[in-house]
Amino acid sequence: MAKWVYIEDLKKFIGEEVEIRGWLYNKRSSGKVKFLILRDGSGFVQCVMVKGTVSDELFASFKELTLESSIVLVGVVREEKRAPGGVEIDVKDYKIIQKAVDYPIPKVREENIPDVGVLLPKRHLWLRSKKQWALMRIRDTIEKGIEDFFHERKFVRIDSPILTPSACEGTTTLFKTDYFGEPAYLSQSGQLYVEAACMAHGKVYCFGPTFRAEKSKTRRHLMEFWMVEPEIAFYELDDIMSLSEEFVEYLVKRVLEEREEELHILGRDLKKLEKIKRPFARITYDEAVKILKDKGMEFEWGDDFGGDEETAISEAFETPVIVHRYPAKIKPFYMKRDPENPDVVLNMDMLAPEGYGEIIGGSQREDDYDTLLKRFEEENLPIEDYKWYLDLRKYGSVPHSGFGLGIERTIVWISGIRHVRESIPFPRLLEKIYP
RNA sequence: UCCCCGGUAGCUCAACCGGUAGAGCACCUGACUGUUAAUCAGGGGGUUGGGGGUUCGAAACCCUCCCGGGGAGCCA
Repeated sequence: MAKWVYIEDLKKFIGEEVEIRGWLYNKRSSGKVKFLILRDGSGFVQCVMVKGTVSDELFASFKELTLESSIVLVGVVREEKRAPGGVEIDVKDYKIIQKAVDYPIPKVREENIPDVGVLLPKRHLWLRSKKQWALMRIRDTIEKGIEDFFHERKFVRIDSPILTPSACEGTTTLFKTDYFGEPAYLSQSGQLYVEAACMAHGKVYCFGPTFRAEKSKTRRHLMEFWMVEPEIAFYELDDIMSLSEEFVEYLVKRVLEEREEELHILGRDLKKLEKIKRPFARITYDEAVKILKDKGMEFEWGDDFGGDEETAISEAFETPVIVHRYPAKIKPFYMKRDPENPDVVLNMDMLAPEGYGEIIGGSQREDDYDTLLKRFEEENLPIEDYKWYLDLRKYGSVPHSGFGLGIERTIVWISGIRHVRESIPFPRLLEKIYP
């Protein structure tokens, strides 16, 4: 009985007979030599079958093999310099578990991969293709990297609720549900809850899905996306700017270390990622506006940056760039005003290089009860809903700060892909929830 | 909510001024003892998104509806 092994471990079994359990990814033939490319989830391997080395019956059955049929194959592992993974398998025998007929995503060349309108409804099958396989593994590494980064620094993970009684950001983009006759909303951010938790644990973070019913149909938007939000008591703006730099540098390094093959499959320029080292560029909003004006772009102080502006700013740097101290008018109520200039707040956005746009938004929070109450009144927010949040400023309030990193946009940037919908297993897009 | 682009073979796209539908890939058949997006030869495959209109003649022009994509606003 041959031992069942995974393709990623084949190098340890050179010269041995092994069993591979997987699917037929591709096949090629050259007369008396047949090639089967198998995938088993852990990788891809080419299996070779030469006429005369297997039974004529098995050799002839090659032409019956269809793409994505499930298969159990037995063969001998051989070192092969010509093979991408360094090993090949000489086929002894194989058995079809289930024959796939007319697999809906055809084997295609680069220049005519189907349109997303064709691929998205087949997302459950599209996940099997090489690039999507690579992307999900990069996502996995980033998610593990997030957990490791914070736990290595003694943070406590606090899971924020998904069903919430009120909005954190604007109210136009909430998914409304019925909660025993009362309205409840799917969470847009765990921030308010981690603010409470950091007063209990000091250093905390939450990591989970967030939901925004924005009518946005662009390659940067998902209705459901994952966000990691650290929040730290006694941290001020400079402290979270430093933490965010350390964090992003760490995630890029992890992906470079653990997913080089996957980045290669995606055709990512590794040199660009290797430049992601601290210190990152740090500029004020004022300085960012100057960059735009120097480039001849029309921009009014007080406006928020759009996609074009973000791209123009990030193009000026090879590392990510932090822009801090935005006009208070365009930022939410919980951000603390800069004591040295009340027109701006102590916030920070991090823009990824190469025009990939904003990946982090964070701030020092308003920690003074009276000031925060005044802000609630100015914004016409329902104080009843936020009584608990105001309590945090009544019972041992301290300076505290945090930020949120959207992991899909981070994956898009690190992987060098174009669209967020490929960065999540089953994307929820505007008016699209299948499969 | 608004703006722009598109819909032709299973997929990606052609089709000149409006003249009667074509290629690559996929698929099927055959050839090939080292292919890496294999290659070579042959074959099948179309109510040109729906409806209406203009015209001797519409994939093309006009109206309308449907579907898809991108972007603005908003944001991660």
